[in-house]
Amino acid sequence: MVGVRERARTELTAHIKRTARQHLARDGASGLSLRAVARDLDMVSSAVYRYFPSRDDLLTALIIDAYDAFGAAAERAEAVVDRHDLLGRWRAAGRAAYKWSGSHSAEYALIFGSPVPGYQAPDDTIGPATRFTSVLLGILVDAQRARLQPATGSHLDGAVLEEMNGLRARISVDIDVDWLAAGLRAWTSLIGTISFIRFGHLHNVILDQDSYFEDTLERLGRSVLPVRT
Amino acid sequence: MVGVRERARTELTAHIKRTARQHLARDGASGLSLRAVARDLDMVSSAVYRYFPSRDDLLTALIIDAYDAFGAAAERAEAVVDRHDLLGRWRAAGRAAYKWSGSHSAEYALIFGSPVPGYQAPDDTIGPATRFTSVLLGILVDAQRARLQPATGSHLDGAVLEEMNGLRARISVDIDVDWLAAGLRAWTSLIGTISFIRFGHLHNVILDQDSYFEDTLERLGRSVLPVRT
DNA sequence: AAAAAGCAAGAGCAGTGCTCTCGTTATGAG
DNA sequence: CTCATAACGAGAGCACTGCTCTTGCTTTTT
Repeated sequence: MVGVRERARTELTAHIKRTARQHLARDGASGLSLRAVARDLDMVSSAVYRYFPSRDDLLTALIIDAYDAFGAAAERAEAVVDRHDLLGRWRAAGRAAYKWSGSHSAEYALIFGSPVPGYQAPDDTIGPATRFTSVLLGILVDAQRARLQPATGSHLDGAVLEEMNGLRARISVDIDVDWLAAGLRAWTSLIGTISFIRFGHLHNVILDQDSYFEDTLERLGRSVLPVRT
Repeated sequence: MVGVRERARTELTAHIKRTARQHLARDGASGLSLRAVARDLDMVSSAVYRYFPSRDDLLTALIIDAYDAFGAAAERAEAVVDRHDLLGRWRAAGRAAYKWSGSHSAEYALIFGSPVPGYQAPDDTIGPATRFTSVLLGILVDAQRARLQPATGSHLDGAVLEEMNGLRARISVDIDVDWLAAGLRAWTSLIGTISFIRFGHLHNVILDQDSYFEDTLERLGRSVLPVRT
């Protein structure tokens, strides 16, 4: 039997996070006030501390949720594309990431913006954090299964080759290091482009930013996934 | 004649900024306290307000200085390379950016991290902000003057082509749109890679991050600047 | 020499994160 | 069913923050 107290606890925890997300969207991470959240909920601030031991813990919970939602959005978009259309799957995942970063800009900044100094990401975050990259990894694995060759540039040399071998062993996925390196570069460029746009670094540089992203996404995809011959 | 008061003002302003930079490095942007800075300077907090009308104005001054120092570091490194060694100039600028981001991580996060919501970058920032990109632009212009062809991928299509034409007109630099687009992509990927490393997104992914950056820098350079034949 | 402007200092206000104590209420063992 | 335990909400309080205002003093300007 589920106690009435336990039930209330999970509901209130979710309620607090929901309200905190609204405050986050309006005031940003630095402006997130536990007291203000408590006021919105008609609670006293000390009561919130029963659910989150500190403001940073509340933020951590929001970060985890953000990673999760970000990855889930990409998963949903990528899942409906024909499995053999690798470039289409890349497009879908990239577009989902871009769209999500626009509709959840504060949460995007939370996970891809500047880290808070002195703040050590707890282990709970690494699970949800890999959700998006797993989608990309899936595309690469399928590309390799289709016996394609990665459209990467020159081959890997000593230090980076070792690095990629180590990474492959760590994630224990059966993928060629060339694919892995190409995917890593594409992932970095993808998030880099999205961040540049969302953080305003292309303000007054690129006017139609949606089109620019679409073009970049297409180029990145083609630079990794070879066109079927 | 320069008044004793005016002189004291510029000196104290610099002193405040210097102290604030130390606090920034230790506590980050959100932890930068005007009162704490004042305490370090044996001043009372209200006295600091004579020099910076608000905490955000202090931060803005630090942002401008950071942009300036970041660009200056790249300028210095790039200036000593043989003008005809285009790839070497790209390497020098990129390495300087990477090194600076490591030795001034808090300031790097200030300019390339998440923007503060509700904070509008004043016009004073756009001057120093273009200092780094001007270095890259100089390399591209020289590459074009040497009658090289950009090692870009497919040609630009409608929307992005227009965008690049507009951008070229806005910065009023005589450069081909193909070079411009290739440079923009390289710039985005460069900063994206540095941010990924410095913000910890490659933690447990890439162990020898210096080598990884060096490899990425080389690949980016070769993807833009054609090897001399 | 007098008026104006710049300056440091202090008090004060509203807000913050966080801790502690105090009654109250649900939970679970005997 | 009883009762100790643990979780809970409320409130007071501490040290801190950004920022404003007033008060004397000093430099600059008229």
